[in-house]
Parts: sequence; structure tokens; C-alpha cells
Amino acid sequence: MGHICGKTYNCEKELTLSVIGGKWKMLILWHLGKEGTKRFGELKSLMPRITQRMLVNQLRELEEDKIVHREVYPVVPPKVEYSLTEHGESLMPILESMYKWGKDYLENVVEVEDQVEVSSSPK
Amino acid sequence: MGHICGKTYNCEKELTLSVIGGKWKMLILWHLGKEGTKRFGELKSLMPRITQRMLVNQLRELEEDKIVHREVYPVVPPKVEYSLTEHGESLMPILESMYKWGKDYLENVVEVEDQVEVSSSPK
DNA sequence: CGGAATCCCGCCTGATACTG
DNA sequence: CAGTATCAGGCGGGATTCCG
Repeated sequence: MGHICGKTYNCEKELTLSVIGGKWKMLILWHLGKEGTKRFGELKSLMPRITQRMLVNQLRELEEDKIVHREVYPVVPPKVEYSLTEHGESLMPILESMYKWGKDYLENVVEVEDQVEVSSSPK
Repeated sequence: MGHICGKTYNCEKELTLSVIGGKWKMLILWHLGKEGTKRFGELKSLMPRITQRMLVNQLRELEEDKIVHREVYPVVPPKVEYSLTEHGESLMPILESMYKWGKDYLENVVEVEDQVEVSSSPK
């Protein structure tokens, strides 16, 4: 078992999980990866359900982990831009395959469960 | 946004995350995927730090999600075997790429941080 | 505009004990 | 052997307020 940056993991894949596993991190990475650099407010409006506090929080953690780059422009009003680092870019294939797996799973497994639910107890 | 089986997600990749994101799930899947069918006690001794309660818990969730199959043999003493379903098998490539990414990350990023820590404040 | 600081609560997780 | 049952603690995460 290893531990680094306050993260503890049993295996390297859990280290990866600890990097992308935050509640909003994959969504943030997805936007930055697909659409490029975004300002804080842009990210906020792309994710209506996230609170400002959590957006800051998740971005800070991603920054600490060298996954996103934070560029502050010394102007008024403040302007801060976020973008993926190379390490962040290298995560995109994983996010892609997770997206595909989730889509397949949704079609092949979940719908079957729905059918079962119809003919069984409605919970 | 969608929700299914008590899971809520903003995107299909978060559905995937909800399936493998449990604290011990990737480790369980790794053992079952690499070494095949295992008994409960075998899994337990392969993961010395997990509690019995958590092992049961994580296995039940994976079973609900159709990721692992649970085979109970009606004998005394009890014998229960766990194995991956096809859906579980289809997760292995993702775990592999997460393992590789974590290993690379450990070499390229984390060691650099250690060097920085040596020459800066000890926290 | 892009935060920081507080308060607070649910539930995930661990420790421990018991059982068919 | 392969589980339940119960209690307790920590922390991830939400709501709100204030700031340069």
C-alpha cells in the first residue's frame, strides 16, 4: 500500500480513482477536455447544480494534482481561466472509455431492471 | 441528468464511476478478473485491511449492479464463490488503463513533488 | 467576478460482537 | 465459513454569508 499527497491507495488504479473520483471532477475534466479553456463563471454555468464552493474545491484539488492549470489575470473584474495540463489530457481516453461503458451498461443492464420493476413490487 | 437504481449521475461516465467507485470495489474486481473465481474467505485474506462488513457490503453492491456473480453452495460449512459477470469482465480494460495511468502518474508527477518538498517548507 | 469562511448534516466506514 | 447487528466517528458535500 502507498500514500501520497494525503491520498492512500492499495493499488495504482486507486490513485487514479482518487484523482478523478470527486463528485464533480469528471464533469469538469470533460468540459475542459472537449471545449478547451474555460473561465470560472463559464464552468459554473455549464454545471448549474454545482455550488460555487464545490467548484472552487474540486478545481483546487485538480490543480494540486497537476491535472488542471489555473491562470489568473490581474485585472478588474477578476478573470481566471482553467485548462487541462498534459496530465489532464492524458486522462481523457479513460473518461471516454468510462463514458462508453456507462452508455452500454445503461442500454444492456438498466433497462432490463426497469422491465423487472414493472412486473414486480413498485418498491 | 439521470438516475437509476438509487444512483444519480450527470453523465454516463459518472454511472460507471458509481459502479466501480466504492472504496474496495476496484481491488475486488482486480482479484476476480486476474485470478478468477474466489471464495469469500479467499478475498478476505487477499485484502487484509478490509473489514468483513465492508467486504460483504461491496460484494452485495457489485452483485446488485450485475458486475459479480454470487454462487452459494448449500453445504456445511457454508461455501460461497464470487466471480465476474460479462459486465464485470467488460470493466477490466478500464481498470487496466487506470492502473497504467496511475503508474505513470506516480513516476512523472509524484516524485517531482517529493523533490519540491525537500527544498521547501516541510508542511 | 471569483472566491473565502462558517455552519451543519447525512452516510460511509470502521470496530466490535454475535450466529446458522 | 460466511455472514448479521449495532454503535460511533469522520468527512464529503450543501446552504449561506461576506470580501477584494
